Amino acid sequence: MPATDIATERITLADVAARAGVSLMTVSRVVNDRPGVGSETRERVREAIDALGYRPNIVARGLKAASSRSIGLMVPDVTNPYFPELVRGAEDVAIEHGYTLLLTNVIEDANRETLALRTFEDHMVDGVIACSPRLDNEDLYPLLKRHRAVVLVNRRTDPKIAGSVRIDHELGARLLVRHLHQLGCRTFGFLTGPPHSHAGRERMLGVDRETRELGIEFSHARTVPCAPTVEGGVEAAGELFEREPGIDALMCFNDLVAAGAMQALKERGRRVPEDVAVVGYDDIVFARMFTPALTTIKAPTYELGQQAAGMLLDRMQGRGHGIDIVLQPELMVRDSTVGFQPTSGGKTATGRAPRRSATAAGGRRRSR
Amino acid sequence: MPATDIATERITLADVAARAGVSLMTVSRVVNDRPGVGSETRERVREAIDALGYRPNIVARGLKAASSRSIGLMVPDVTNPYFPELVRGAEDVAIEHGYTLLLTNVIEDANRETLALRTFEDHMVDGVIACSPRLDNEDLYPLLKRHRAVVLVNRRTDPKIAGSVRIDHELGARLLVRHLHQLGCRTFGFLTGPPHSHAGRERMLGVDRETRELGIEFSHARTVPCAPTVEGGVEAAGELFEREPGIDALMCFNDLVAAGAMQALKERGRRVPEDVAVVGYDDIVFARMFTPALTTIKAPTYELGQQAAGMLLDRMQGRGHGIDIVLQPELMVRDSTVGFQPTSGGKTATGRAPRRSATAAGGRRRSR
DNA sequence: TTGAAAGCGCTAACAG
DNA sequence: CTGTTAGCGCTTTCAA
Repeated sequence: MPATDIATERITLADVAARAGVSLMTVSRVVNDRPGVGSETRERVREAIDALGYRPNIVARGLKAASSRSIGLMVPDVTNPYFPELVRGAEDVAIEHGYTLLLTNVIEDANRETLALRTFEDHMVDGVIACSPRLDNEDLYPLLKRHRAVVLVNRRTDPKIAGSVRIDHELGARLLVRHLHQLGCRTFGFLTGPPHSHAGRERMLGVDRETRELGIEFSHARTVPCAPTVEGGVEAAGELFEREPGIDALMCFNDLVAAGAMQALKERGRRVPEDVAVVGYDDIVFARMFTPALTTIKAPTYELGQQAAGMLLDRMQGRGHGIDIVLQPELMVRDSTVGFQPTSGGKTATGRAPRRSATAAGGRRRSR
Repeated sequence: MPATDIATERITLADVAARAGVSLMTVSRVVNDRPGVGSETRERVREAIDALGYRPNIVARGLKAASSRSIGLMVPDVTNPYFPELVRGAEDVAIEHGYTLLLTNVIEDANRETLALRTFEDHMVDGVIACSPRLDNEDLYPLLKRHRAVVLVNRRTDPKIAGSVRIDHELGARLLVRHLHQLGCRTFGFLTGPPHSHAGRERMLGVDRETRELGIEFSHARTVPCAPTVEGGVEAAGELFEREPGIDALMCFNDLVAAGAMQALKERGRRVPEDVAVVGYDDIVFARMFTPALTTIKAPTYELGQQAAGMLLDRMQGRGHGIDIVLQPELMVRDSTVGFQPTSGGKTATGRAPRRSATAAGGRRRSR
């Protein structure tokens, strides 16, 4: 028993009803703005509510209505600046509609993902936004099916199971490859991120296709998976350059990995961008403050969060099924690539690329 | 009505009881690991639970037990890398003890803080961790008193109302002043952050006292409040240097502000650290990647989160009252200060400071 | 337009 | 050791 004064007793519907001299139901109707109450009674009840400072107990309501006015948001790692941006977007929409966000960090771990989805269930959330889940479909689907509404971020899926909101990562990867190729880079390396990342696979697809189309030889031997963190970048880049010193263009899973990679390259005496052009992905706020400033792909992350929450609210009401929102990424050219000096090898070494220009405009597209 | 298959009906205690051929209470006892059930019956119930995949409904339990097995965590802005670190610490402890985190972002806004605290109440959280709240005591206390247990981060308070876990920000500020003074800086400027920030006030205290003790003249005219963001830093630094061009040491509310300030200084042609030494606060992961790498104060943020959650769990059980945890900060010396070139003015210009060394060791202290 | 009764899923407090 | 009863605060259903 706390030494503190006990918090003021909870005011219940009954208290308000007693004070207003009406029944529970009348109060309930007023609270929920439902018809069937005379305007005079309604007024009297309103006064009682104000006087007592009544607030509905969401838990009790949830028990009956099987709803808790909350939505679960699962993100891999709030510590990566990419996700907080998304959280803000989702939260702003959720709060606006009277919902509370239950946020869970799953630290890129499948077990934590399972736990989180279960916990959401226990708390009777009305819907779930799952951000880049790492679980396999077989494990993920049964978990998702237990929820009334689900939206997946950056992962395509059966629209029966969940809606999806994503960035066109294949395009993002293509933009980067194209840019590096224009600069005269010919030997591409790629730190691909966590092996189970959907986004990572899509980017790999983009790299594969775009290099093929441009006639660049691209070998998966110059590919290393890594943790999506600065440390992951340091390690993976070290390993890759040990094995494949000839790489002159290094693509990274995200900006954190790129930061680590640039650190590792510096330690090895490789200059960025003169010897090796490095690109990241996400355009976190700090990318432009790195040394050199990082060329990367800017994804409309805040909007991604908003769209996800909006779609979830729709699905919670049984609307918006089968809609798949795809947001377009944008290339941000900065100093980690523009000073690249092509060596003899380059067939069509251009060297002069436009600085600080973006190619693909933002925007969105709806499919299906 | 969703087109999806309806999620599997919820399995309740009654289902398990029926299957095991016992009463509700027996199942409840087994679920909660309570004594008073024969080992054979217990086994039978366990099997039924597994077979049916029963999970307790926390909402229903909460209604009776007035608890929802969740704790509310209110942070000003997840977008500032400082807070996610803290969130991780708190979350890890909470999850370990079977609690879920309800996270809310209050975007440095008093209204959102009020809303968040109320929402926590509506959801019957078992306790609240409030991170650097901006609300005044008169507004904050009544809100807090409605919660069973509260821990404030970075804000001292009446232990009857809430526990407190904080960094010794006065010491942090003193370490910075001392360091800058040793380098030969003599004219200090300070971007103080949001006016209502408790942490900001403590740091100001540290600056005031340390400068006085060192015999440096420090005027509040060289002080500007600012938003705790990169943009805030750009603006405030611009304004300050317009007015006070003689400043040779710029202290900033946090690392984001410092990033903005360095940007603004660069635009004005002032070199960092040669002309102006700049320091931040928090040591976010990216501070070492800035150009130049930022000298700053490293706060044990993850641990701060852990301690806050730990203390809250204690308080929720009526223990640990009156304990106030204070964590010690540490000086991280980097390139944004070490190359400072003192001009004639400095009386005891030293110039040679140890690189990459820290003065105050980490550690913690309990008072009261 | 209003109210009374029943019950959401669970647990505390007693019986047996 | 096990079961019964009552009720958490609210809403749905049906009756007045």
